[in-house]
Amino acid sequence: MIRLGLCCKFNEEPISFRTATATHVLKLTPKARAEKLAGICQDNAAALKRALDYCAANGIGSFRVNSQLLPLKTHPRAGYDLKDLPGGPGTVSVFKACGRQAKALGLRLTFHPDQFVLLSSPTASVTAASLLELEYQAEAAEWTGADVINIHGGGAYGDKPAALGRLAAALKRLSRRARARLALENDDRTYSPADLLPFCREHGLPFVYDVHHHRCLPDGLSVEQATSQALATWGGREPLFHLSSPREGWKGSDPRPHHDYIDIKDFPACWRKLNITVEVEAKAKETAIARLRRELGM
DNA sequence: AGCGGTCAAGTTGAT
DNA sequence: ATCAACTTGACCGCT
Repeated sequence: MIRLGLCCKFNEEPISFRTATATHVLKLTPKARAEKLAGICQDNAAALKRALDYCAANGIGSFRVNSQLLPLKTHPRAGYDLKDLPGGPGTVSVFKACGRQAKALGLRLTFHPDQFVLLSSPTASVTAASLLELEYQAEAAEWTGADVINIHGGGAYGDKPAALGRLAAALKRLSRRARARLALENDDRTYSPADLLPFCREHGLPFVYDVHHHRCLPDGLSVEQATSQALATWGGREPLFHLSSPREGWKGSDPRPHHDYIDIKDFPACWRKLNITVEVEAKAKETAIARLRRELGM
């Protein structure tokens, strides 16, 4: 029973999430700024509801929520609390309704904070900003019933064990609701599955296995070995994996950029019979998932 | 409506 | 030194 996951946005279906730039909103009067942000948050809550309906109707079992759901939420100067914005409490109610709706539809929701969220950084201000961002996403995850907040290991800074030590220390600063949702994913530059699996086992964190990243940054583990070890980190929970195909093929100059679609040959044979969520990182979004479903015979 | 410049944030490695 | 890549190009002011 494989659950396919859509990441953040749509290709053809007219459902979109809005955002805002700090430069712009900081030029507005406080009132105009609050109204602008309130309107975006409200629209995004409505878009999330429509996204869930679409997924449920089209055989998509999971949806990754964009980090800009509440744009600029943790910005040092433009940041805000949704409940303080005009209509904010109503928008919170819509997010909570999304959570009930997802549960009723059997949909899984996830979050994936962006590249600036780093718990291994030697720079205290970077860690502090990252913790703040994780707490924001944890609150939104609680509203919407998302069970995963997935981040990468971050940089190595020339000393990977030391960086992982800082990550371990930062974990202790997370709230219960953020810590309970946190997961770590291998990346295509620095942290391989072999780097993160022991850390995840030691700290009781689930490991999000990205097979495309693993193929870009091999570590001696086979796909089968990494899969098996990743599964074991999820306890009784449904494991979360990532899949994509290289834009210009595996023989291209850079295999990292993602293709519009998934080449079925990139789907690991050993995943076929598993009870897992596979987030599909393909530029063609729901169109790519529709094609993949057909090719998997789903 | 369409276009070009711009956008909060970190780190890495290719050029 | 610059730049693209990273889960996602979208926003904004101008014409």
